[in-house]
Amino acid sequence: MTAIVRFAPSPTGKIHVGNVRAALWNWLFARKSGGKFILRIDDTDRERSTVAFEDGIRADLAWLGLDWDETFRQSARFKDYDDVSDGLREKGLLYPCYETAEDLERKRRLQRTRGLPPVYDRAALSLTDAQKQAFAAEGRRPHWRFRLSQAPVVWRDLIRGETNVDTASLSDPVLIREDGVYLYTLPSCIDDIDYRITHVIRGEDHVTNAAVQIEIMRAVVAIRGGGIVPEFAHHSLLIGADGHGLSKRLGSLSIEAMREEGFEPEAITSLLAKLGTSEAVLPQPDLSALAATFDFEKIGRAPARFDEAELLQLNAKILHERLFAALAPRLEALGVSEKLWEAVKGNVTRLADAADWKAVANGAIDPVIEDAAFSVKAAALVPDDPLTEESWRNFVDRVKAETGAKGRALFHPLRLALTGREKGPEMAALFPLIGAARARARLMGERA
RNA sequence: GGGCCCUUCGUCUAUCGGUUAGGACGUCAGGUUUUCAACCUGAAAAGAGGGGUUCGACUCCCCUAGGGCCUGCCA
Repeated sequence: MTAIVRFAPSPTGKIHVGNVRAALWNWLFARKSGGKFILRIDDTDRERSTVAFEDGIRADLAWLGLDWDETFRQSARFKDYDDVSDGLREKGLLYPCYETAEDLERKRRLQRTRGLPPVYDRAALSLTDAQKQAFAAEGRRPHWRFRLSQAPVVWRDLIRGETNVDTASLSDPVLIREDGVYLYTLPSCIDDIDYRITHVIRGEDHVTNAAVQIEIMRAVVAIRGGGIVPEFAHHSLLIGADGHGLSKRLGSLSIEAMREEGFEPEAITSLLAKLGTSEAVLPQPDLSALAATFDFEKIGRAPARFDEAELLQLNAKILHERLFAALAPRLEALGVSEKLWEAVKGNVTRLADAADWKAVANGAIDPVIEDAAFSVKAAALVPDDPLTEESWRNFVDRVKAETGAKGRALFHPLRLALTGREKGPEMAALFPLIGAARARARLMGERA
């Protein structure tokens, strides 16, 4: 079975970790089955959609390594949507409504205060032709609703198992706005049928939508004279480390922001691919290998916590094992040499941290002197350039002999004076990079 | 207000009526590094609460509590 899946962002904002988890799972499933991953841009709302957001989404996906086999914009398919809409009208499944947004809002409030579900009463269904003509004569334009079956829709969800949604408890969905703009529902259904989508993998915020869409898709299949209603897999949503929904702080969780903060794409994909599954989260540079392990059976049904601290730890672990060659362009941009990277990589959590160590190696830093007398003695014992790892051992032995300090009392003050920091990479590797002159100056308490 | 889903170590989860409740990440300890980090080894750590059903419940049922989502002329 080769799957055809799609990721369908709306270019009205940036994509964030939640979106990416869905995108990633679609991609992994497609790759595992040898199928197709389609990037569809849901831009039927020309007012809110921008090319800048669209470009950003493409850039984010590419950065993460999620390549698409095919891509298109819904704005290029209005003719198809019009055709299907006509078919729906002919079947009596799409009907015009003339209530204003305020009318509907008032009705809903009333129903709610009466303890009734705020479901559309289908008043427009009993409008006579004369009444419709009268509205039209007034210059009022209708919005269009799809007529639901009012029967239960049942499907076997690949994650949730048998799922049942009674459309009798749902409002007939508005498919076309008063201004003629298509809401995402109908175009999405038409595209899924026309592009032969086999599986729709998305968040559980869409489960009631799925029932509506299944009914619309059945109608689309009839109008198009062919096609299949895809299978559905609705996963639970991510929640924050605080146990609450992520929706409030989506801005800071945009992929763009994370890239700017220095997260590795591998950290994001490795975490999101396995978070909320029964498998261990491990660094996995190879997305194809990740795809091979994708399995709906391993996905849990409870909301999973996304914790940036966990992501940062994974990011650090990934960097600790990275060879210079794999990061050369980025490290060179930071002015970090291979020798320096190999010396400090075990101590970075973000790539940019390497630039801080570069300053320690050959920039100017303020030394921290705990015991001036000790430091002065040590300064006099710094060997001449060129320094090697052996130089550090010899130096330490001489300081030890001269001052009588040993263990932590010996190393801690030397590290503080030479690097200005409590902790850091192996001094033997750092010492030669700092150099004799700078080492002596720092031990004398001078900024160097 | 109504509907749907969820609740096992700090976190993600395994268990599909009988287990010393397992693993991973994190945490802590020890080792190593004549220091810290990194690294290696080990340890601690869990069935939301209350009722049932059953010889026996983490597992099945009900209630309570907590959480997520939906209930738009948003997606």
